[in-house]
Amino acid sequence: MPDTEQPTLLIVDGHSLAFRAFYALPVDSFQTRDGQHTNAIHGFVSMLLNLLKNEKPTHVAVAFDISRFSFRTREYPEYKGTRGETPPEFMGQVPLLKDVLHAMNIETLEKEDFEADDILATLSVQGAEQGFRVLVVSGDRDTIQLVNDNVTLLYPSRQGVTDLTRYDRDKVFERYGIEPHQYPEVAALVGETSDNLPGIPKVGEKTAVKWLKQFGSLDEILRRSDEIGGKVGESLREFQENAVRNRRLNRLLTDVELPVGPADFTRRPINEQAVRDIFARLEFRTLLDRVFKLDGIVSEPGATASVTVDETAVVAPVPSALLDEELEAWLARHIVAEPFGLALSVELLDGNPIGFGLASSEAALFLPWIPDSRDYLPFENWLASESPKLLHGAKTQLKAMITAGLTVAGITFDTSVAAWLLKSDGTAPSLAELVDRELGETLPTPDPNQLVPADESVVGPAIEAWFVGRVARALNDRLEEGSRSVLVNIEMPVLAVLAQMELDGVAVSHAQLAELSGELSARASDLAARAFVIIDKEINLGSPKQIQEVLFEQLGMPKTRATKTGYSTDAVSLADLQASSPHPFLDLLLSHRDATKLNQIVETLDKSIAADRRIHTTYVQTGSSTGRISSTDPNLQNIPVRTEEGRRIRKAFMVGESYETLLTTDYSQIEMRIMAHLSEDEGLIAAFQSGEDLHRFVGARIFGVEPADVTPAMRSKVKAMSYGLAYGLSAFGLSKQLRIPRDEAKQLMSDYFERFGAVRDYLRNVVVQAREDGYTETIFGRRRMFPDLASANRVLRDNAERQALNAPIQGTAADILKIAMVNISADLAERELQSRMLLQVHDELVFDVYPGEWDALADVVTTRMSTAAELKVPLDVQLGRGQNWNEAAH
DNA sequence: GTCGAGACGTA
DNA sequence: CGTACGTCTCGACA
Repeated sequence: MPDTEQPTLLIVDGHSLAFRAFYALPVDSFQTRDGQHTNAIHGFVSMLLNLLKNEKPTHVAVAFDISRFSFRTREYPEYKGTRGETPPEFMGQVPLLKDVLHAMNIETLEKEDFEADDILATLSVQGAEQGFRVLVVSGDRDTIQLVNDNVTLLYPSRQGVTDLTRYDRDKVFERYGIEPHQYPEVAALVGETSDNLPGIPKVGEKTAVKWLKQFGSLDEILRRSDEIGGKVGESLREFQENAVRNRRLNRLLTDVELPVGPADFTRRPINEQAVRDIFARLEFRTLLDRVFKLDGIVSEPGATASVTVDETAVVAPVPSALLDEELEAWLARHIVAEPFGLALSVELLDGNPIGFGLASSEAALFLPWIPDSRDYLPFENWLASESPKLLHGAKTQLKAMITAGLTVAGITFDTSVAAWLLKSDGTAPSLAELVDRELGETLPTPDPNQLVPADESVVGPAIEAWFVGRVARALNDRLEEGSRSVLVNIEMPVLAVLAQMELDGVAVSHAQLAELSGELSARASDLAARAFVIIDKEINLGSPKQIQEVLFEQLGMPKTRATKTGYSTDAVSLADLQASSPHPFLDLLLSHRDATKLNQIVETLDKSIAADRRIHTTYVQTGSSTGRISSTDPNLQNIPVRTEEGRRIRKAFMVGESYETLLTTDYSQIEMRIMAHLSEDEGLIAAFQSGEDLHRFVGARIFGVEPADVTPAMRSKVKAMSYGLAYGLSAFGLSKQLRIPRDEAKQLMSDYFERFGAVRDYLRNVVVQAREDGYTETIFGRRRMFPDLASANRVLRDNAERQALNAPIQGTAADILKIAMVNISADLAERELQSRMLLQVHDELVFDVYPGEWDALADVVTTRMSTAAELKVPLDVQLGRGQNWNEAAH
């Protein structure tokens, strides 16, 4: 331990750290009711509190820039000239941050014509002279030059501001291979784009360091530049003025005249009322607790009794490692003490468990995992029991445990899924984000630069589990009844089903894909060659920019729809062009796109076939804002089906070895059925109850003819209209899609609503209700928030309205299929069938059917899917059977 | 290397 | 000026 008698001076570059915090934290998540953004302030204060707690400085100050102009910009006007406009959301956060610091009685400094870094440089020199241990916190690399035996730089990592890397002399040397004071010379040679200081072209960090070691200093390098050969040598001689200028500008001033010095920055107790006021204004609740708690620590013992907080509640327990009877006793004791559940965190290495962390509210355990060891039987029994378990990102860990041969049950809470349900904007927050947001603390993370493995008591699965448990309890308190029911009855059960589906995978024929790929790439190059002949040059057909050049300049074709960067060359635009000004190049281009796109899909799939000859996708349970599941690596939910060519890809998805056949099943028109249910429209309900083809039935009503007399043209118009409804389609959009006049589209819509008025009423009401509540709900209680419904921005608001209108429909459909999956899976287990669920594509499921189980599986699937929800219309389920996915489609 | 745009596959 | 996704390529930027 360092000499505790030595005073510690902490000096922070306020502007650069606030800016880092701004980019590290999502703007939208930190906003007060009156619209003030606070993410930079929150991140900065959180970082500062960590520093105060961990470093226990005796003296603290924060320096700010006054403006972006300084003596450096006078000397070199282009300095920092590449920096864009300050984001509007950042505006106003710095003054508020200063208010926070003043309320906390922390000194702030700024000086006209100087940058904050110069103030830091000056203070660090004064501090070191006066016997302080100095900690400089800055996001500007130039401050590396300040490091010496008494001065340490804390530099934020790429990700955020909570994770600071310590740069002392050794660390600088390890990272750059030079002494800290030499860093500006390296920077001068390399240049600094973010400051708009170009360096010597062709010279990077490696070269600069090499030269510096060889010649000793920048001056020497420049003086003896003729000794350096090759292109770099030439470059150096040509651009040496850059290096000279850069060195002049990146030297930090250590003699700025300041009215105060290190001794004036003594830590003082916070101004309690001022802190309460400003934090209330910023709506920081958890940070307020942290400030008070910290102040209790910093102040004299007993001196601030009024603000003491129960310290024991947030001090991480020291993990212990137990075996056999001791482990059993620990589990028994804590299972009883924690009816909500024990938190579990599985440490993985290449997808295999290597250790487990286990935690209650106040104790944590670490179990290093050795396969086939019998030391942890009580733990294994607990895993296999229904005793509730809390995890973050359970599916990955569950898969690893199953793969390792463990039986796992009772996963009742996943903090990632729960947090997603609460915000539901299509992204699941990381554990670190949740710890910050829900607890106002910082999840300890191992320093990736550290050579010695981190201490188990500080980081690792045990501590992680302890945080998971606390986050789980915090999130659980925030779940209202509907969301909790979705979590408990839908999401947690389906999580386990998805894990097994991923592990099982689907059989895919490499031979078929390889053959298809060969054909497609041959066709693509043939098409490309022919296209090049026509336009008399070779271009990259995959480059929209080069296509535009050919179409609109070389061939002088009429301009298409405008895009941000020019004119559209998408399939619709090209088809329009072909109609108005036919040209053989257009067809070739479209066919070439077709072939390359298909080939690209084929190759990606082929590459993802695993050693077991199956493709194992990953279902992202938290991947959408409506409740749907998404699929990645590879995405198996967008395998082509519409074209004959595309269906050849589906033919490569085959029944698994030792299985009899594939079974596919899907809901027909589930979204329209949900709309009928929700709107209670009598006409639509009658349509579904009649058993008649939906679009034919609806078309008959709208056009006033018998169902048998509905022409294909009428039917397709009605179909587009019906589907468009659930998406918030406008008359304009309808006319564009159907290529009919606006008036006709308008007429079609009003005829439609004339007959199915309750649908319009329902859709209107969804939006009205959502505006009132701020959210929409599925029939199972899944919520989606819509802050933009109140936006003053027309585009944002209109988008939000269409999303709000669609969310209950798409979301309910997602709920229904998930429920069906859970019930089917339970039935398969109960009836001890060996058939298995493989794929989910939003309204479709695909199974491997075990020999002899077709009838049983068909029964389970049909029953469970058609009864997954009780609607006012029947849920129609279709089945298909075949040796491959295409054949099994119906 | 990373990122946005454009394009396109699915329900 | 129709919802929900994921992936690829290009080309600009670092």
